[in-house]
Amino acid sequence: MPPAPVPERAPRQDNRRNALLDAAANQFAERGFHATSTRELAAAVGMLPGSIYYHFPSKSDLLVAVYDEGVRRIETAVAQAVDGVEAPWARVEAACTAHLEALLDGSAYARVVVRVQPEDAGESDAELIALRDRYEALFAGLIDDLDLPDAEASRALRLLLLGALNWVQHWYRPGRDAPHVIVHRFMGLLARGKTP
Amino acid sequence: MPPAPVPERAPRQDNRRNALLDAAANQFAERGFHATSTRELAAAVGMLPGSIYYHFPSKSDLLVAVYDEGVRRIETAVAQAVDGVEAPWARVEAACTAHLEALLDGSAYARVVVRVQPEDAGESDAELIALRDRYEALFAGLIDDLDLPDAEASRALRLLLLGALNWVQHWYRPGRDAPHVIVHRFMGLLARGKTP
DNA sequence: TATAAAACCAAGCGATCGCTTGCTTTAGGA
DNA sequence: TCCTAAAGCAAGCGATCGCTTGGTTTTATA
Repeated sequence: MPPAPVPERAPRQDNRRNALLDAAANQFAERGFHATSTRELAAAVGMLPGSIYYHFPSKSDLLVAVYDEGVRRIETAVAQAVDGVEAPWARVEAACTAHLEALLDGSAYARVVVRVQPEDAGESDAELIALRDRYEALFAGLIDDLDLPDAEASRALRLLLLGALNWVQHWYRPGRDAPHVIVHRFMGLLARGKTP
Repeated sequence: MPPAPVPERAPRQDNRRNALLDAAANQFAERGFHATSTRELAAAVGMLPGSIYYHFPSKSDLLVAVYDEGVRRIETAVAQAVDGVEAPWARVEAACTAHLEALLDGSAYARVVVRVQPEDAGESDAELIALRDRYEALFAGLIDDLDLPDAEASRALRLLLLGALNWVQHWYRPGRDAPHVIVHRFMGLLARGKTP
């Protein structure tokens, strides 16, 4: 997917593509895709509605771009958090904390990945699913290193953790427990390494 | 909340309010609230768009009615599943299975409760939140009976389980594992009753 | 400084949205 | 059987939707 109208020389300094992307990430994260209009997006960056289509061919493509950046940021945050940590369970806990911080304190981009359903992108839904799968594969690698009894247990733990973490946005209140506290409580509920 | 136009005598036999409610549950569950138009809803029950407003004052009120029925069905399913089961952990597992079956195999009403965000209902969002809280209180009671070390652990387990269960709809494939298998795997990952 | 592309404006297109109004058909209680 | 209310039709309102088109301004490069 090339940057919209295939610039044949360097983009200008006053290019507001990123500002537009930021506004879209915020609106999509807070109000959802369908509830956000292109006129609202344009107004948020001080632009006329039609000007959006210089940067993106459609509203759906704008969502894909936000989604892509969101996955990229979560991946980076998790990779950084895990780097240097040795013990497998500690690595998973660090990854969970980074994942949750990206969703809650982090940018709106990450929230879009969790909130917006891929089918909202219309015919581009496969792209969003592929992006999400790519990230989950990274997460699955960390869990495989735990050496659980079998592959089914690894898969179940991945789905349990990611599900619980992604759902936090529905009940999280900023004043209360910090992400790392929440994650630590969750990890404390798990049976680590026992074969029952 | 009285049945829309306050009928002063019994409703007629050919009343299609329920058919309309069913159609709304299906569309809201599969495509989301904003992506569903009143014309589509009317077409699904062989009715003209304007006729919807004889039964419901607004599209949002239609969502509230579906949501209310959804919560009611999940509550009933969980209460039935738990009835007769004695052991606290077995009761929680039975409740989780009933919850998941209601979301996956069950009616579309239950799926709406998990999929649609309360804020989509506009000014009626508080009603949806109250309904969701009412159900979670029922679930919390089952977890309190586990006699976990402290209240924080109980709360964490409730949020962990409900989050993981509600997220299942994003990766569930009907041919694969049945709900009770998924729940059993999740429960197998937990440290039951240990104080670490 | 001339020029070509980048970036955006101005205006509006056709389609669809939730919803209203006025009228007609139908069923149930007396 | 008659009458009233329930239920729905027919038609369209104003608003908003995503998006297009043609022209204008601005910046970087040569």
